[in-house]
Amino acid sequence: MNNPFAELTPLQIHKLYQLLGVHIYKFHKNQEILPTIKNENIIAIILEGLAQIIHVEYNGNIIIVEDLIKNSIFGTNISATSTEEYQIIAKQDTQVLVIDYQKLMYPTNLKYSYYNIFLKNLFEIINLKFKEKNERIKILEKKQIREKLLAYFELEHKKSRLSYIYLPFTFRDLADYLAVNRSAMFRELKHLKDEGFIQIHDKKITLLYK
Amino acid sequence: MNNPFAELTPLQIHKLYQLLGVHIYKFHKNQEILPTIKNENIIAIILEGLAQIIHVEYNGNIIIVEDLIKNSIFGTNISATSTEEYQIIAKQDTQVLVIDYQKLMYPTNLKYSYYNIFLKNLFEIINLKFKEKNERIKILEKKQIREKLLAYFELEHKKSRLSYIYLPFTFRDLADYLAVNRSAMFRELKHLKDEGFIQIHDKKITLLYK
DNA sequence: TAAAAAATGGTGCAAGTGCAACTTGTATAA
DNA sequence: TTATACAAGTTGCACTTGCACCATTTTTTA
Repeated sequence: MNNPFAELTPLQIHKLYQLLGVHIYKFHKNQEILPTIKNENIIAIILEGLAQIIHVEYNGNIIIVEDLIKNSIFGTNISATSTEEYQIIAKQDTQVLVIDYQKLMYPTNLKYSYYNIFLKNLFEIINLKFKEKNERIKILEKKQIREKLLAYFELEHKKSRLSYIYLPFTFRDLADYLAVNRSAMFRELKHLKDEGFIQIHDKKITLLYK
Repeated sequence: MNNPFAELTPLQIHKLYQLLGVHIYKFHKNQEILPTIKNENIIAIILEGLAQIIHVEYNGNIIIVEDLIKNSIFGTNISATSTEEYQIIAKQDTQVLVIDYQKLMYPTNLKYSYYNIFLKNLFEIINLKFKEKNERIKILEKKQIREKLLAYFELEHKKSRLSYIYLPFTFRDLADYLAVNRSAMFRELKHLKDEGFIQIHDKKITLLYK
């Protein structure tokens, strides 16, 4: 369940668009998405294409904060993109649906069943994202790299019940996710390896203590 | 807007309770809330009283993660409380409404207007909490205490548009919020003071660069 | 296919941080 | 009121980390 339009017919979606006065914008590959309305209170949905929320650090380093695929939602509240250091870049030709948050919350909307279905869908998606944010906070709260790594392992282990983890991204991405220096993270991984806690083969990390 | 029952009559609330098959639990002061259902997927609302989500660290230190007042919502997705290290403690005699998440998401609920109103209310509250989480993540992502402090100042400044910040909690709490060691944070605050960036009088921090 | 870019793996060093320990001040409770 | 607990403020020290820089391998792009 990650489709905000689940359980809605094309006709209902059309009516929903009208009710909420949505706008659809098109962007070319590598174009910045929605730079002009950064400070407005909106919720947006990727209708077609791919995009990335990136963070440009003062030294020019670029961090990928989130990948946006079809049906991904983002916006002022949902992603901390309301500042200059964050950009959303289309990775392909991309269509974005933009909803004004005030209009979305307009009380009389409740009369329309398609609106209620839509809001329930959004609710579920946001809840899921909320859980992910909480997981990350729990990791970021740890003060040391070793603790962060172990917290990450613990989390993945709890999800999969397996004693190994296939990294769904690169080690560099992992370092960004844990918000630590990449080489320092490698050093700590090596220590964990040397101390017999883990094994590493490419992107497979085996937890020997589980 | 932080009342999940806004725009609902007592009769509608009663019907809502029946529809969702809610349970109401009562807890005494200092009693742990919901220890038995920690691993179930629920959303809960404080109907009366006060409570705190606390984090018990392995060394016995206790960190207050969140204060829960009347109408606060919490739960499996909404607060990372699904593990042993987290507890919710009643600070007064407290009544808690518990909703099974599956039941909350049951599709036929959509037939009932009071349900749709309720879900819209929840949606708004969660969105607000989401924003707060994102703000915190943005701070926790910074690698150094100085950066975290400046990010925190920046955020508060953007909210209030003032060149000073009244801490809404103790310096100890601030250190927990930034997830850094308290004395190390003090050291850094002193450096910022010595370098003329800020002034500190009790809980008032003046930003001299704004 | 060749060239460029990015990921992986590693090291030395300086700077930053956590931690323990202590003092002083200020609420809170007996 | 006194005792107790907690917050504020400080310091030395050991350990951790970020950073710059390197070599090598893998992936992507032209």
